[in-house]
Amino acid sequence: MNNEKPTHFIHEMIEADLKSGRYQSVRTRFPPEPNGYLHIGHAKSIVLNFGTAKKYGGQCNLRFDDTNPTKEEVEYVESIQEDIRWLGYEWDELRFASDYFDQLYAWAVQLIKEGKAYVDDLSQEEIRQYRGTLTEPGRNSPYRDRSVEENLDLFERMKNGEFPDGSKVLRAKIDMASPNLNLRDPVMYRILHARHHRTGDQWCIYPMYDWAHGQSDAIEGISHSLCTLEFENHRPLYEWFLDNLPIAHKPRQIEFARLNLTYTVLSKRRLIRLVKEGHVRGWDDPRMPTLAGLRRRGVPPAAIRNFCEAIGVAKANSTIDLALFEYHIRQELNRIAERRMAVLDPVKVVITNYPEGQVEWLEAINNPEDESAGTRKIPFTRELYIERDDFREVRPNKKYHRLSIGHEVRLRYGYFIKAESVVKDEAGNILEIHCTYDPETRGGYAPDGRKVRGTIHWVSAPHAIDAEVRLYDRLFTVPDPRSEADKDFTEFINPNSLTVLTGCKLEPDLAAAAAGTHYQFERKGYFFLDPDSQPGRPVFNRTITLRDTWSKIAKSLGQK
RNA sequence: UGGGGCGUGGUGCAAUGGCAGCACAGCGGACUUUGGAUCCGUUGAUCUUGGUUCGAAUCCAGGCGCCCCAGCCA
Repeated sequence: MNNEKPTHFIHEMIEADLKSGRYQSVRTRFPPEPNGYLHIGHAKSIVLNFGTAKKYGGQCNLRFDDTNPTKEEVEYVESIQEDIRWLGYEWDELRFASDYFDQLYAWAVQLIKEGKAYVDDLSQEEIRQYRGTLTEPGRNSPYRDRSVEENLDLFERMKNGEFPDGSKVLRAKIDMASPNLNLRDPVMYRILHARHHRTGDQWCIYPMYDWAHGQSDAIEGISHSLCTLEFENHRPLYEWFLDNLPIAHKPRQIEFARLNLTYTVLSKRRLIRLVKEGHVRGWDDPRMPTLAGLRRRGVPPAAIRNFCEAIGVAKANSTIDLALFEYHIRQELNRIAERRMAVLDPVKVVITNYPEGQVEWLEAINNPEDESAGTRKIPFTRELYIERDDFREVRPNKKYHRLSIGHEVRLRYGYFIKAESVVKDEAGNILEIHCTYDPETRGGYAPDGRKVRGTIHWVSAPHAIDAEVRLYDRLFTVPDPRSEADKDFTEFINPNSLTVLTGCKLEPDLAAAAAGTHYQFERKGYFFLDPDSQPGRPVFNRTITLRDTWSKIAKSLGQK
């Protein structure tokens, strides 16, 4: 069970409820509406709900809040399940609010019989006018005092499909003067002649969120119904329904602040626009904060879980620095990623004193953080590729430790080489760098103990595999794309959020790169095979760069 | 101008009347066959005014600021 002390106010409340006997056990639920893909913000709720159940030895259900057939689709109920499992959680029971439509209807009839609900013929516009404003009380609908018999008859005929959409609603009879607008006779049912993805054409009236959620919680025996802050105003209504129904079990709703992330948008409305307007390639575009996007990008689920645990749970609205998420991604990837060498922007190196046609297979470590990952052999030959950026004809400053003419550098797991000359085309572009190597330094060790500060990666030219590599940067150029009221958030989309590199050179071992395996291309970052890959034509997504302290040093030096 | 909620370093979270702490970010250093990882050090905060108290981030009163609510969305 649980020995650690509570980490936040929700767990404190749960422990108090357990101690007082209000509840004997903990049961939570994750209640998505199947009208979009899950994103990192949902992950916070998933980790909270499933994590809380686990911590207290309880259960957690997955319940789809499918009360609005005009917006919901099976595509989403499937993707949501896939994403939750990928994140690392399994629900105790799979439920749907639509499972409870019969019970909800019966309870509504009961409220009508008790004079606590009525059928209203007011139009949507009239209902709004009658509701009053934030500072003025509302007025009773002229239909508020219909007889029980008439209400029963009308409600049944609503159910039977005798009335068109929008012509009538069932409302709870509470208090049109309440300072809490949710209590001003909230709508319980609306008429919607729409086909539901589960119940088909069985219903043409559908329950509203407020009427469905609390009762669904009660039916499932949920002890703690955790939701976001905007539902705090709904809690009195949540409790009113429970108190006015013959329900023994009363769940407790607790609200917490939703996740916000810098340089990211997380509202469904905005996410759907990014997809529908073609700013990204789909819900699983690696730049999207959706779980599907993060998965495709190569973010490990453990990184997301750790991040969600690290940010805490509180009631203050807050925006987490993207850097914290990136920290957890790197921390997990550093632990699990297989190291390989890949040259993204290749330039050829010819080692003039290395025998033509010779191939040496040198040993390289797969993961210095995990000895069990073992080693592999990589081929070394006379012609190699290195990063164009790892060479300067003239050493720019004394902190520059990479290759330059007259200076020595270590080829990772290879030899020390020294640049002697360059071959250029007429435009002055470097075609080849001619180097000499020291045969005594095989494996990268200097028997004479001389120091070489720089170590660069490389691949053997005749063995290299060509690949496409996609580099991603943050999708937005400003920390809060919603911040300026007169500008649409799409105006802040980073035009350089995607860079496609072709002709990248990979070490031959990567021919067998497996989908789902996380790689670190040494010195370049973490990479993950994209499903766009073709046999012999791999496509890699850069999940994230390595931490780059050099760029800071270079910046302070005023160099590129 | 009604009701509900929230204000602690740059960011996020702790401290539950008793030395304001942790993480990320920043800065400095050590080490390094990844300018990675690791290790060490360091800058920096209680919205405000008053009150209670030996003692207040915490309790009380007022003020200020921010968020949510007027869907037949969730």
